Amino acid sequence: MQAHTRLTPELVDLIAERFKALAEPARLHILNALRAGEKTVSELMEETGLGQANVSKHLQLLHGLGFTERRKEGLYVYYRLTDPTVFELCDIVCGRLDREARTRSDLVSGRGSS
Amino acid sequence: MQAHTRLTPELVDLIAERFKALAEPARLHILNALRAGEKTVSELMEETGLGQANVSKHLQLLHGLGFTERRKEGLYVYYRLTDPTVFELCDIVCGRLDREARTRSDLVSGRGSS
DNA sequence: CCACTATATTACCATACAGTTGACACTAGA
DNA sequence: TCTAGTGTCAACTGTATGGTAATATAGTGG
Repeated sequence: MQAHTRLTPELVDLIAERFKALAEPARLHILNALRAGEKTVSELMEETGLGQANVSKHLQLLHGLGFTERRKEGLYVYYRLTDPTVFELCDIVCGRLDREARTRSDLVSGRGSS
Repeated sequence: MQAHTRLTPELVDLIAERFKALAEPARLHILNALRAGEKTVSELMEETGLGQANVSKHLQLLHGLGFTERRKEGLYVYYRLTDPTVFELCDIVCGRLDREARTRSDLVSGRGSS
């Protein structure tokens, strides 16, 4: 049995902090881009269409929370994911969204309870 | 293989919306309180220490996203969870936090707890 | 040294939102 | 009816933060 059944206020704050980092489309795009492997800031700018300062700021936040690691090589800074469990979270949410969509289309097509 | 490997901008927005709902300690407290079973707004106020209008507002948001269902009985409104997958998300985050904490204490002490 | 590039940081603005207050709706009972 | 209890809604306030522009920092080559 897990030890986190007891949710202390401090733990709740930590969890919320993590979720908040993922609650931003721009950061999800960045993380998703990093899924393929390490990338430079410039590459992330191009893939996400975000401004340079913006990407850098999001990366600082993600890095501060331990989502990424850094490697500097010449002028470039390569970011990579430290923990791909992020996508497990997305998978669960996607599964839920998918189920909701099915339920809704069932309602539309008459298969749901009125 | 899942179909969500392709993350469209719309899907990213939906995911972010879900995460944002969970990115608030007050809402996590409410959800955690509902884990034990359906509760009235008053009970949730007492368990969380939040004001009435505040609890109500959070419940509207959670309900709007499909996290809860409602049942009215006399003066009281009972809320209950529709989908406990929420806690799978928390579990994953907690696991990560736990691993990070271990790593950090390892760094401090050289290996185990000092 | 200077010029150029890649990234980080700072300052600022606009928006979003958590929390509160007060008003209102609804229900149960006297 | 009136009164008390419960929940929702609307408006307001303070704070947090995403985006951007300007500037700073670091590396590279001339």
